[in-house]
Amino acid sequence: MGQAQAGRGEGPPGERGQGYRKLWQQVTKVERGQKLGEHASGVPFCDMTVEDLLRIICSLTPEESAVKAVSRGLYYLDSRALAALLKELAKAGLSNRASELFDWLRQLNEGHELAVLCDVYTYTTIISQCGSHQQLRKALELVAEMRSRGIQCNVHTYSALMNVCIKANELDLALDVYNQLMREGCTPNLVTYNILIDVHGKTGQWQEAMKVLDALDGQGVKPEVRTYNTIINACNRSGQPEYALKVYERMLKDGAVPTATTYTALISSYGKTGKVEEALQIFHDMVSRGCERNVITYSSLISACEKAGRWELALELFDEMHRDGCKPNVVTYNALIAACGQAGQWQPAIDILEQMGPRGCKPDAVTFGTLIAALDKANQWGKALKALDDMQMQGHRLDAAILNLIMDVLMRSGVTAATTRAVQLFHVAHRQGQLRMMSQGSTDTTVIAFTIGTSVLALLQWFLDLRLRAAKTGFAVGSAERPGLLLLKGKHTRIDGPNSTREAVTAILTATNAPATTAITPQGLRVEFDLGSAVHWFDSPEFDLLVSPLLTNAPRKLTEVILSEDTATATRCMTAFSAVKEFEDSHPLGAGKASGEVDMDAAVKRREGIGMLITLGRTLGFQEQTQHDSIQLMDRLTSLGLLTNDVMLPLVAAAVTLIAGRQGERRDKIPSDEVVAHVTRLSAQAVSEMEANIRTALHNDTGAICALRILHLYLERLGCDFQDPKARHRLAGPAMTLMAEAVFVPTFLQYRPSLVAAAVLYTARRAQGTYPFWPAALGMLTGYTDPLQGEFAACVSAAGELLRLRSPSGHLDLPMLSPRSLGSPSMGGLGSPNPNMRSPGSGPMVGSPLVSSGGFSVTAATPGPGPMITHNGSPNHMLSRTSSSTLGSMRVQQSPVGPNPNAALSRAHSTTL
DNA sequence: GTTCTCAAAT
Repeated sequence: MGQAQAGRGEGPPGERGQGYRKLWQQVTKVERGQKLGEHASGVPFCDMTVEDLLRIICSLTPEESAVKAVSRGLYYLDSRALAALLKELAKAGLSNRASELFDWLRQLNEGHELAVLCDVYTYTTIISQCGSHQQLRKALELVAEMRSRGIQCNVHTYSALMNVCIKANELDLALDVYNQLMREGCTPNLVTYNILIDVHGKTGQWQEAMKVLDALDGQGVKPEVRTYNTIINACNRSGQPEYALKVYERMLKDGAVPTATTYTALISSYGKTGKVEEALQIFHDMVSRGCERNVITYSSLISACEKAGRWELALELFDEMHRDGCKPNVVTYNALIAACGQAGQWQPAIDILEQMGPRGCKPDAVTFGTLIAALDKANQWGKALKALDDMQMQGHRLDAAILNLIMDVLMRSGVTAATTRAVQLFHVAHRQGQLRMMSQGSTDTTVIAFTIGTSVLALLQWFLDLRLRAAKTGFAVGSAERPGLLLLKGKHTRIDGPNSTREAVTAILTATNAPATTAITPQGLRVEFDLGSAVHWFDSPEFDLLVSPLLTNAPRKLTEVILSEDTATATRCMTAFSAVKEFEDSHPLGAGKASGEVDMDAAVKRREGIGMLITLGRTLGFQEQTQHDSIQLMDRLTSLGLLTNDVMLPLVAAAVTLIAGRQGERRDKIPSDEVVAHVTRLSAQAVSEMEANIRTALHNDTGAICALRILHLYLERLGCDFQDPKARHRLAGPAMTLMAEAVFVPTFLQYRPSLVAAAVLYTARRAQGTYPFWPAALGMLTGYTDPLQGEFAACVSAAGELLRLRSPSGHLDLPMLSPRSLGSPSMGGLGSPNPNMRSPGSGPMVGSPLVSSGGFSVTAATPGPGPMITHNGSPNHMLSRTSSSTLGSMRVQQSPVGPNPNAALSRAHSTTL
């Protein structure tokens, strides 16, 4: 212990003499056949340097003991040399060997010769190594051990400990250690101040960091380059890159010479302020001054490109880095992926990740997180799911951040398979406590949900939990209990704004009549539930539908299966939708487009015609889509000015129905002349002639793609399971019903049918509280991305008006999901105030036109035979009809008419009708 | 012959 306090230069003059005493002890231990202090390598221990011992330890296999290999050599070292050895070991990545040796020395008896090696030097070295493994606890215990052994901590020890605190992110503790250092009368040195500056930088206290710099003068300590570098970095971290640049100027004035670190920190400063050109300027300065660029320099530059949206520049710099002889590391790759992702370039981002392995760089959790964020931003839920799988396969744990991202992109897609997977991920995450969703006592539940998708799932789960609890404890009607759900904000809120979660949640609560309110709190969004008035709500059809996504127990599908199925669907729908677009581009309808006002007379007449078409189509057993196609054909005739004669209306209706039927129905559905005559009470001959006239008038361009048909296409894209009554009811029902109403409203004629279908679907989903209201998959398919902007918004507002007309509260009046209504999809609830009073076709609906004309008795707008069920009952058949055969046939029907429809119009007008 | 600074996603 006598040596323990020996500082530099304090030791006895014959310090090296200690070596001879030790040597003498070794001499007495030499046995027969053994040479003095010899190691297996043949080098005697007494001649060995720190480097030799290091080499011996490095060559050990993991099973071999370092203590055994070098303990005899330790007799020739003093504590400083041992400290150097320990340091070298850590440098070589063998800090476990350093610990092994030191732990062995620590447990020796006080009287053991080697026990003196445990002094302030070696303790300090080992403490400093704790940081790299976040072993703060061990570091603190070592300090305690020093105190108990009477080994005085010095400024080095405390500085090292402060740094350990920083690495363990215990910044307040680092300041405590600094205070203790001062209390014990240690004099901080420049290194201590550098660390102190770093602490302030990491707590965001850049002013405090600057104060330290100013205080140095008073202490007579001259700052060195490293000090300035640390301050520049502190300013960067504190979001003050401008001050970083000021410090740089001061540094030059003080005569310090900038190093590569300085320049790199400046590049980071400029990068954070989005000034990529200035960052490049620094970089070029480095080149011209012959200053070495390193990985960090390039990584900072690439990161600067990310902030500025310059993904191509980032890729160029990445190439230049190779030419410069710098090997990228995982941070470089991550920055590059982020730069591409920020610019929406997800394919290059994927390519980069795939290059990493072959180029000898292992992707880490950040890599996958960055890629998934990039894919999330671009709505590429399938690729994101694939990346998530890869991530797990490589042994990375999913944390709350990743889960939030993936659940959000899956939910936002609106695709059934994606929603199912999101729900499954949510359940797993919930069970594993990843989202920290836990009830605090009986009042509040907190959950880490900083994306809308996760928030929605957590909300539904919370509702289910509340219902379960209420069922167990009995309903306290009028209870004043108001449990809360706190949706915690993340460090970074999503791009779509901090209030978007509130908007979505509020819309869902309103739509479903939930007895709950929302409030923004500093921690996040708080939803408050009124338990006292929830009794009926828990039994309502709205509640049932709301929580139904969470209750699916669909089997977990392999990601590849989900993706290949969805890709097939997406491709099919894309082909179909381009046919739709092509059709819409060549067939503008636009009745009433010019004035925006509706000619009442014409509107009444149109209703009359629609009534006939629907009744006739239904009588013939045509699908509802075919009926709507015929309406579109009639509207085209009207817009061409060909439908002026009221008396002709029944005949035109019959002819148009047959034309639509031939295009949209199976051959065996087309009625014979006898049936036509019987059903229409018109001469089949006359109908046939009218059919021919219309064909001529339209120049054989009789194609029709009604909004309802496009709505089917959208639902198909979402993977709506038409065979599952509950899913069909939830996803398709309200929109189909609203569409059946919309077809009567002339306002919609001024919009493309694909836009009408979009607006109707959005409005119905919103009114029903089905998140997402406008699925991303449909945004991708149609190019209609924002229901709150432009023409889409105008059309949505018209659909909203229609909805309010039917139900002034703005709610969808959903029917109960009784077994009867499940069996009969025609009971779609919109607009039927009391669904139990009405059976399909039994009578007129409120507000629907009841017209009697031309021998037809017309009841319009009652949803016809189940819109989603085809006559042959096979949904697969229906799907293939929707996109390939029906729409395909539309393209076949493409107009032979030239680009000027007006010419055709005038000719047609003079010749027919 | 002990102590310290530079880059990245949610």
